[in-house]
Amino acid sequence: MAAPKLSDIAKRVGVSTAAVSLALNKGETTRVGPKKRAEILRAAAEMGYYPNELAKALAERRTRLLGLVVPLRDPIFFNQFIAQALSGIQSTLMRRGYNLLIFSPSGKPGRETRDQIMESRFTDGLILINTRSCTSQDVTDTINELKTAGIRFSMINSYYGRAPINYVGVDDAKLGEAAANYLASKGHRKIAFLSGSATLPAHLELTKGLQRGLSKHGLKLPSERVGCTQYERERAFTILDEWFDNKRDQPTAIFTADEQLLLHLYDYIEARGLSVPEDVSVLARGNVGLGDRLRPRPTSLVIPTFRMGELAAEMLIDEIEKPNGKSQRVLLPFELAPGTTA
Amino acid sequence: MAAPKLSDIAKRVGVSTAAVSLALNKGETTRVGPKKRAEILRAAAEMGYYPNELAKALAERRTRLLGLVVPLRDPIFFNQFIAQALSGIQSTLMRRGYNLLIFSPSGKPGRETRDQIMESRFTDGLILINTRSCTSQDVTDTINELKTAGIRFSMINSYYGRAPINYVGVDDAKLGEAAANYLASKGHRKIAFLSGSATLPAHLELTKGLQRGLSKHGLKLPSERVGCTQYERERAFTILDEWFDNKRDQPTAIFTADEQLLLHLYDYIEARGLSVPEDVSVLARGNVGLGDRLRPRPTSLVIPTFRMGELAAEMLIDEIEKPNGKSQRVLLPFELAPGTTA
DNA sequence: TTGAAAGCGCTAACAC
DNA sequence: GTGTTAGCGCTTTCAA
Repeated sequence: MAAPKLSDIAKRVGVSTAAVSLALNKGETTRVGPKKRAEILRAAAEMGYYPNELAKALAERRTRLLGLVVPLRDPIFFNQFIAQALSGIQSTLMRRGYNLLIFSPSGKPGRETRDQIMESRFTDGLILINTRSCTSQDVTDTINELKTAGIRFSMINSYYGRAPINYVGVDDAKLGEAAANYLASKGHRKIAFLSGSATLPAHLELTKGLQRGLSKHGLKLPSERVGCTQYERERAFTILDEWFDNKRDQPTAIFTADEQLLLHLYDYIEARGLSVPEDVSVLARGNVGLGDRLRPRPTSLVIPTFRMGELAAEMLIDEIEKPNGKSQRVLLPFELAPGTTA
Repeated sequence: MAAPKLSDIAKRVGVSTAAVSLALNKGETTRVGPKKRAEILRAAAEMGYYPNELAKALAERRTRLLGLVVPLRDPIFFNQFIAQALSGIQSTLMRRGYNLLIFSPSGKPGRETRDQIMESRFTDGLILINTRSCTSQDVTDTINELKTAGIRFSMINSYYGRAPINYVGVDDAKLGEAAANYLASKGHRKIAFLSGSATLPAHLELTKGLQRGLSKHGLKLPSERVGCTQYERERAFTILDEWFDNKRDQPTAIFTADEQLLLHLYDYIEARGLSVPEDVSVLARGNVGLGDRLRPRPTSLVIPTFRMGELAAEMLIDEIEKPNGKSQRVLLPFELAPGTTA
């Protein structure tokens, strides 16, 4: 018994498929007489009719599906940042009646975004979350590709350019400055910056901000005190060893650029038996959901990741539903979350 | 400039749409002559042609989309168990060329599954992950609904019935027995069980197993030593207070039924200033990715959640692609992961 | 080898 | 008001 379709109902009741479609979908329209409608509804229920969303979507030229693009090799679901953003996205999608399509990475390195663009004929638009593996070049390339393909999208994080796109992020230069300010006002003179990679957009912004902030306190950020771990634990340990073996120039405070780096730092602190903040102060960027479970509780400049997802989805759906609107670039405020480490 | 379609290419090259479809999709078939094919391919590339997956899907009656159903009110992306399973699912989907559709919860309580079944006309099949909020009744109801709707699916976790469905889980009775065995052999006589809710399928299985295991050591699991927190922190604290205020009958070991309960227990232990395992031993079920970040590191009976997701997806896709196959019920082995708490 | 044509199941424009 | 019809963009027989 194949699934009943619109025309089956039509045949049974003795009306046109159009009438059935109308009766079923356009609630209180006048297009169908009340008793004909009742008959149709009853038949549909009896036959256990469910619409074929696919056919519907093809005819309406819209799927109410948004695609998620995460240019990242790692499994995306373990990343707290992404988890937060996804929750925010979901909250909007739920409210507006959309669903989320998660593309499986193609496996062919570099081609992911392109492939996902192709698949996107299945979706009404794309949400892009930039992660620590996106260079500034990657990001602008992607933007161009999407623009020329005429695909609607909305981007989260790590784009500091000026192209007119839907974007939600934070002002990382400002965040860096705030970090410098905070630590310097606490009396720290030797402040180190633990980062991922010097080529990351966020790294550049944060560094800029740190320098600006420090210079207001008559301080500097010498390159020996900027450590790029490439997100490798080993490398992080090497860098930290260098900092802490050098008794004379040992930093008294460390600012970490993201969650992963903070975890490595915690591991190091535990391994070396340091006390925080006695031996060294720690200030972290990000790490939203993590703060609760870490001991000691990190002092952080928290990024509103959930809200970012929520907003990005909102902006995208707005653009889809009323194509006249302008694209927006939104920078959300960050917040100091007190912990015991700085 | 609307997106070019098959017929645009056909018109331009001067062939039928069928020829274009063949040339583009059926690689080395003999249906199209080599130079005609070359021409078609070139034209397609020049015009920047991407197929409309929607139309394709409608014609082929398959989307290569799998839907995810999580009957849970909470944001699903924060649940480590689900995150693990999702990663496993993704790994299979990637290998087999499918994508994942995440339904947004409808908001109407109780209707979620039904709604998602309707939406499922968009997908080739459904993956269901049962969580701690699923009663045994919920699960069987869902199974029946899906069966009568003729929807293919594959279920993860918490179904201990015998219906012939694709299912991946662990033998929780056996796990409970193993827990009892482990703790009893370490000399514990007063073993308590911290669980979520007495109505959960897993609770029943675990209890059964614990009792079986304990009785082999001449021990019992009195009802005072089974605590159901309803996953509320307050309630957990009340129960634990009762256990620890009663000096005479204080448990020397606690077995926790899942990750969330373990976290509450850790909070309690910290708040009350207990030492583990000196004051009390802790053995946890599950908590795969969490173990690394918790201090002290929990001793756990680890469930292969990633593998569960991987397998569930595999089984579902197999059934979709060769409908003759039988459905399978797979119970995966759990493993003792040593920590410092028991 | 190739082209024409009939769907896939639904919506929406257009007659009646 | 109600029914008819022409698509949506692609795949796949079936003739030629």
